[in-house]
Amino acid sequence: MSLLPTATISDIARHNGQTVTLAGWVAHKTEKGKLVFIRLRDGSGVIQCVVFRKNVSEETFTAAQRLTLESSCRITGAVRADERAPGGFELDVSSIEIIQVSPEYPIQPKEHGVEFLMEHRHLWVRSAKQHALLRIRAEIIAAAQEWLNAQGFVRFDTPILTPCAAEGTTNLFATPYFDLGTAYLGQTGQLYVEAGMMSFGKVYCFGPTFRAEKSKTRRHLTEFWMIEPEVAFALHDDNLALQEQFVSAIVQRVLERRADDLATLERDTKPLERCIPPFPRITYDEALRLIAERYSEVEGCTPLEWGEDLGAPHETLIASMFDRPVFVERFPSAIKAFYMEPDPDRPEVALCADLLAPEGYGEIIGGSQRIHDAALLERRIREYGLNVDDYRWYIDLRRYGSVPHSGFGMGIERATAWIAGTHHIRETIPFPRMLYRMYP
RNA sequence: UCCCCGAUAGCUCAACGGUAGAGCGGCUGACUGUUAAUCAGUAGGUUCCAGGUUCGAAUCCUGGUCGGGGAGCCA
Repeated sequence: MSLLPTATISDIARHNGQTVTLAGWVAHKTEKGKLVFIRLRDGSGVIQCVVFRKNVSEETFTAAQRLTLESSCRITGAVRADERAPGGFELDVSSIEIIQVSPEYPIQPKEHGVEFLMEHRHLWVRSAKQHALLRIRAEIIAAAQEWLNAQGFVRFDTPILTPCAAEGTTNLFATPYFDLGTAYLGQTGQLYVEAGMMSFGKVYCFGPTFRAEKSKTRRHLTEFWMIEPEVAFALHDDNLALQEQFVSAIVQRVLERRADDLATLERDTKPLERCIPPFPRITYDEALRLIAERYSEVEGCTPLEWGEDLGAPHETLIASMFDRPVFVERFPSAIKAFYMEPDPDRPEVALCADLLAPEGYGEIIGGSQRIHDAALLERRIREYGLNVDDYRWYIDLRRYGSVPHSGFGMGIERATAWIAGTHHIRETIPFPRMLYRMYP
């Protein structure tokens, strides 16, 4: 005995004319006298099932009437092409097996407030738009990993519990760790992935990262997923070239494979279709000049002194000047992480770049060439007020066959928000962790 | 942490200091082509909490709680 369906809705066309059993949940129901329409959702798609009183047993018709929104059931019937049906096919029902009748389902097909939806996130993920969004997230993750694998990268998993701050300054989540004191939830796998790079040449890590920053915006989560490639012998320009190929490959794959989901989300795909290398590159200095000329175009945007970091309004302004993602490179070293390689021609700036997504979605990638000289690295650690002993192993990497190398980190949720065209990052992960929400 | 906004039926909201309401959803009934059906009927309230002003507070004031939008920081 099996409860498994004999067909899935996504490839129902192959079963045209056949009798199949589907298994899923009631996404919508309309009764019209001796006729019941059930939209059944099985995870792969939705199909309308039609129950005619005269064509079925009394038990089956009663079962159809008893079904409520989100009730689970198995429905057997004949697949029939029908122009009146959304999707082109519908099921002429012959029998219904109820698994469970759902009591009044909280989420209705109408407007709901943010608080209510977040409180019901465990149910909200069933809704059509959330379903499409999370499927696009899964596609982005698969595309990113498979593209890197095909390029010869090796996945190199890095620890989540770490003994010290990778980048020192930002706030970390702390937790007691037996007799060894305090452990911190990792904010990046980068330092560890550099060790992997020296073993495999091309590696990446992928996993959740944690930032205990009290950020309360549509672009921030306290727990988010990041994919971080690292390449031996790669210089700054190689790094940018890798990033634009990587991002473009992901976008093109989502366009190819998730067109239906993008349509469900009413995403305008034209800006995505333009996302082809080369991406424009401007330096931090050029960015400051552009901001000085045009800051009045964005509310809250002000001119910057050299040495100040770009804020959200500045990123929005810069991104609005280009029709595809744009690199802003060579920031002042003082406002960037300690491990970034100085520009040999201008030591006060770092060989780093942020990739800003178009349409105001902000920074999706941060990356740099890393310092490969042990003495310089140690000096920088001291300058940043960090404890050199904590970084012995990291400095050690520069003592045994050190090579110039580069890498970057892409935030999965921000990339998903941009590609899917979602206003708020909280919808791009199944269960967002935010400053004021940890439930469900 | 700072600035701004909000909290009334299960949900989305209305009620200008004077009897708390609508739509949707639920329930009951009608309907053989519905797409968030339509029509009729019906149930449903500690107006976030505490205090204050007032003859009278959902409404005004004070404090708190919870939430939303934004900033800084970052991906």
